[in-house]
Formats: sequence, C-alpha cells, structure tokens
Amino acid sequence: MKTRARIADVAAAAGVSTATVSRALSAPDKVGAKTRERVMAAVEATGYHVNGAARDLRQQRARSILVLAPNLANTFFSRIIAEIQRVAGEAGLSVQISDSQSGINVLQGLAHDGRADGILLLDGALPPELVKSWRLPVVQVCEWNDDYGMPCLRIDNAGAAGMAVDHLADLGHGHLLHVAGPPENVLGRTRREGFLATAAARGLRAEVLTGDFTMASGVAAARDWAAMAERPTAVFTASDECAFGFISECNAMGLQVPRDVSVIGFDDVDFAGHFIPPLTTIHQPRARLGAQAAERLVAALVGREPLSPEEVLIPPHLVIRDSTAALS
Amino acid sequence: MKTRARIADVAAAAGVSTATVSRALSAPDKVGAKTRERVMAAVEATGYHVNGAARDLRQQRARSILVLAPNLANTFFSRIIAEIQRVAGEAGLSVQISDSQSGINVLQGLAHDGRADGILLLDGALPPELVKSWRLPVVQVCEWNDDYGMPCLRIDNAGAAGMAVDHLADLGHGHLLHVAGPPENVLGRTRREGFLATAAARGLRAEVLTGDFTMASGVAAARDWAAMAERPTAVFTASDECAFGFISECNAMGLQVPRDVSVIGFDDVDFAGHFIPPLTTIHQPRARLGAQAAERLVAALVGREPLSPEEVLIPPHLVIRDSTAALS
DNA sequence: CAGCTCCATGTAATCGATTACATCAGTCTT
DNA sequence: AAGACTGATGTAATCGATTACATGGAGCTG
Repeated sequence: MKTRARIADVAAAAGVSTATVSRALSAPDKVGAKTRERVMAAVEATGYHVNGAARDLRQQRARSILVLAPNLANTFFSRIIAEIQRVAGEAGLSVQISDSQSGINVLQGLAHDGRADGILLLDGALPPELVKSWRLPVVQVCEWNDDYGMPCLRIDNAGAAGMAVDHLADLGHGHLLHVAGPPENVLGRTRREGFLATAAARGLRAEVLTGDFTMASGVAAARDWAAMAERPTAVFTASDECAFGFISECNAMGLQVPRDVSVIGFDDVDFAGHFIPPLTTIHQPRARLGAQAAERLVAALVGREPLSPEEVLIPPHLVIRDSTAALS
Repeated sequence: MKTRARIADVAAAAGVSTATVSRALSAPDKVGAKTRERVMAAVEATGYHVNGAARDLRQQRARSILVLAPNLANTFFSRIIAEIQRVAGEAGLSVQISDSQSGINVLQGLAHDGRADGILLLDGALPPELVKSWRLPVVQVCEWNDDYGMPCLRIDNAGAAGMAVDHLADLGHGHLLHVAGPPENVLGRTRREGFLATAAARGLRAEVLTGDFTMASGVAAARDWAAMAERPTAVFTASDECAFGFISECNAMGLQVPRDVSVIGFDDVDFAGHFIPPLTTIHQPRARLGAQAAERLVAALVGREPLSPEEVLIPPHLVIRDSTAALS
C-alpha cells in the first residue's frame, strides 16, 4: 500500500480543485450534486482521510479535550472517564488523558501545545498559578479548588457527609467515628467538616481518624478503632474502599458488621452492593458528573461562549444496604 | 494576555532566525552557547510553547498513542491504562483514549487522521479488516485475535485456568463448575478450554455455565448452581467480579464460602484480597502488561523499527487466599 | 597567504488542509 | 439586451513549525 492519500490526490482523481474537495466534505451543500458525487467517489477510491494535524493547524483548534486526573489507576475514575469519552466522541472530539501528577513541565506542554481545546480537571491540588496560566476552558469535576476560579461540577460533600451522620443518628448511634481523607485533599477536608458539623448539630459524640481513602487506611483505622477504650458504635468512612478495608479487618479480628459496628461508606462504587455485607453508602453519581462536565465543556467549545465560573452541584443520595443497623 | 507567542516572536525577541530558535530548542548543541542563552531568555520572556499541530504536520508524526478498549467503565482497565500513560509520558508521548465500541467510522477517523503514531488495542473483537486497514503499529494487550496478525502481550489464559483447576483438584475437589465468559470473547473461550482440558487430564467431573464476567452473571450462576441436583463442590469463575457476585449470592442464600463451596476467581483485582472471604484467584499482572505493551510500542515508534507479530506471554500466578478450602 | 574545513546561522521550501477572494456562467429583472 | 445577482468553482494565502541547502566567517594547513 502506498503513501496516504492527500486532498490533492482526491482533487486530481475527481477533476476538481482541493477547495472543492474540502467543501464537499465539510459543507456538502456548497457544492453541486454531481460534483459532490464525483468527489465522494474519489474519496472512496483513494481511501482518503483528512490529516488532523493540518486541519488543526489551519483551524487553530484541536477537536480534542484533555482529562487530567490524579492517579489514573484509581477505579473511581473509570466510569467518569467513560462518560467523558462518550460525550466527547458524540461531539466529534477525541479525548486525551494524563496523570495530573506528571510534573509541571509535562502539564504545561500538554496545556499549551495547541493539541487540546479544553481541559477537564479532576485534581484540586495543582498549583493555582499553573492552572490559571492555561488559556483553555477548564471544567473541574469532583475535586475543586476555589483559587482556580474555574467552573466546577461536583456533589455537596459536606451535605453528603451530613446525610451519613443523620442516617447513623436515626439508627440510634450516639458515638460516631469518621475515617477521614487526608486534610490536604479538599474532599477529605469537606467531608470531615460536614461530619463534625452535623454530629455537633445532633448532639453526638464524634471522633476522627485520618486516613487516605485507601483500603489499607481502612484496615489501619479498624485496628485503631478496636483499640479504643470506648469504641464508637458506628463508622463513616471517607470512601467505599476505606470501608471495605475497615470491614475486612473487623472480620479478621473476629468482629462482625453491622452486629458489632455499623459502617457507612462514600461513593457507591460498583462493588459496594456486592460486598459482604452489602455496603450502606452515599451514592455519588459518577456517570452524571462525567457526562455533565463533558457536556458543559463541549458546549463552551462548540459555542465558543465563555464558561461562567459557577459551581453546579449534583445531588448525592443515601443508599441503605446491610452494613448499618440500629443500635441494639 | 495577548495571543500565543509563535516561534517568529521568539526569533524576533532574540534577534535570530526561526531556524535558530527551532534548533536551540530541539538540538541545543547545534547552536552557539551565547545564542542559545539569548534564545532561552526570549522563550521565557514570550512564554513560548511549541505548537503541536504545526510540528506534527511538518514531522509527520503525532507524538501520541491511541488506546482502544471495550467499555472504559470497566475497572479492569484502569491500572493498565495508568501504566500505559506513565510509560508513554516518559517517552514524551501523549495518550488518547477511546472506546473501541465507538463505531467503525469513528475508529477509522482516529486511526487515519494522523494524530496518533501507534495503537494499543485491548479489544479482540473488532473486525479484522478494520484492524488490518490501519497503517500504524498496533500492539494487542490482554485480548487478542489471531486474524489481526499483530503482536500481542498477554498471559497464557488456558494455562492459568489449568492452574486454577489444579489448585482445586489438589484440595480434593472432584466435581468442578466453571462460570465461563461469553464464547464470543477470546478470553472466555480460552479459559473455558483450559478448564475443560485440565479437568479431563486430572479425571475430574466438570460442568460449565456461561456468564459474561459481570457480578450479575455470578449472581445468576450461584442460583443455577444451587439448583443443581448434584452440586459441584468447587467453582472457578472467569473473572473476580463474577466470583464476587457468586459468593455474594451464596451468602444471600445462606450458604458460606468456602465451607459450602470453594470459589476461585480470575484477575486478582484490587478488591480481591479484601473481599470476605479474601478471594483465591489467578493474578494477572496488569501493571506489567500495560507497561510492557507500551514499552514495546514506544520502542517501535522511536526506533522506527517494525514490530514483529510475535506473542509475548507474561506468567500469571495463583494467589491462594481464603475462598478455597480442602473438601471435607 | 591561498585554500580548505567546519561551525553557526540564515533563507526558503515544505507538511496538508481551510478559506478569503476572484472568476465565470447562468438566470433574472426591467 | 444590458446589468445585477446567484451559485459553483478555482486560485492562492495561510496556519506555525522543521529542515535541506546556502552562506559567511573563523581557524587550520602547508
């Protein structure tokens, strides 16, 4: 097979100019019907595909959005990214993906090399001056950072934590433990604040252990909890993974959930409903977050209208399963 | 802030030609030391970043690889993709990602628009004529299709299934059930064949139910299993997820694993070790698969040497945890 | 010092598409 | 029937970098 066909090859084959080929492909109603057919036949015959780099250069756009997430290995992102890809694909945009921890130089390159038209940012811990230096529309998803001054799509984390506390309080628990996320993470911080605020509002005794969302930190928290002189009777973890670790370690220590302790997680990942026991948790609508964030960015890109930096909150909800029970 | 700086702006600021700027940036030893410094200062002052589209067009390469996976929402891919991104990033390549189910036209566009230099294919079910029409280096990962004639990095699935059977046989189980993947999937097919072959070799009674890797199919399989007149005493599922569903449903039916039935999964996803009971499974080295596949593709791209279509097998191994036990 | 090599730098062609503007042939109006 | 208009098509500039080739000057050799 020879070299790729160029638009000039198609033009020659169809006996027209390159301009006409270009128009036939991108604005079919601007060329005559007979010519259009000749061009289409020539495209077919030559196996022509437009060269993206040339078109991007000329049009000063890339038909591509960049997704930046911390730790791509985290399964939390997969459904969000799937939705982003779906929405972007339907709008004719491709999706680039990169770890937001890749280092400033790499990120600067990606954001400034003209091969992305917009950015979906799933990391709230990047340096604000870096984010602000980007001359591309940015939409934050899930995590956020007020210093960026960029629009954001997320849930009300403090409110969601409050829902968890209310649920436990309603079950009669008066002494709660929160296994928090790291304080430098905005999600960890906000959920912790929501936990403490609602616990105070309901007059509950509240303890906090600091973890980092991982199963390992849930395991560690379970040990610390078991060693407490007066054990809280219910635990709210900052993530489902952390809850899995906590419950798993309880089990290893011969304690049962929810008989010996109620546990409520956060996120409602796919496994949550199939864990043993099925996990009570806060459902975070990941598909909707991904889809709406992508839609918002796409709208800004095709409409070329600026994004308003407002926050949009998607309501989370409580999913009651079997890992929480009334205090006996 | 004005418009983006172009290379001509930098050249003007430094008092040199654009050729010198280009050389100073991509081949620093080809320009004099003083000139280089002036250029770097001008780059700094103008905030210049190379325009990727222009460079790609001129160099006829994209510095980008395309990852095609079926169902991006599946958590199985996240670690693989994370490694791909890491390896590619270290080589200065960006990563595009797309759902391989996006439709032929979309895939043709992505593969032919010149914005990717190579493809990592995690889907063995695409039409061979489509895959063969790509004029880019392709490396298959995990899934494969002999009709493509493309190199592949994967584990020995049949052998891995044999390891599972051996493990159960060694525990004294003489009647096994396999909850298979769909027959149109190469992984489902190969694991099933490996199961049957090894069971026959060891003289075991073997049954097969057909599932589709999901938790839901594990749940369904558990019901079917429970309804059997003579229940197999051990189950090998084609995926961990399926095993989770199976065990979860056993639990719901009042049966315990491994007391009432041994279960072994496949993949060793992150949750496997924290499930209750911790899941015995076949470990599939996802990070290594992703990393080595990316390395192989990257080597072909930077070395411009053709890929040999050979298969490389990464050895899996058995991880014995608590979901399997000797037959009592 | 003529002649040669080598290094640093500049000039201009090039990658492949899009698109502003020009052109031309019909068609319509009066 | 001349002029105005419309729609289809062609011509050529343009996007921003890279790079083959040309050039000029410094240093070296005999």
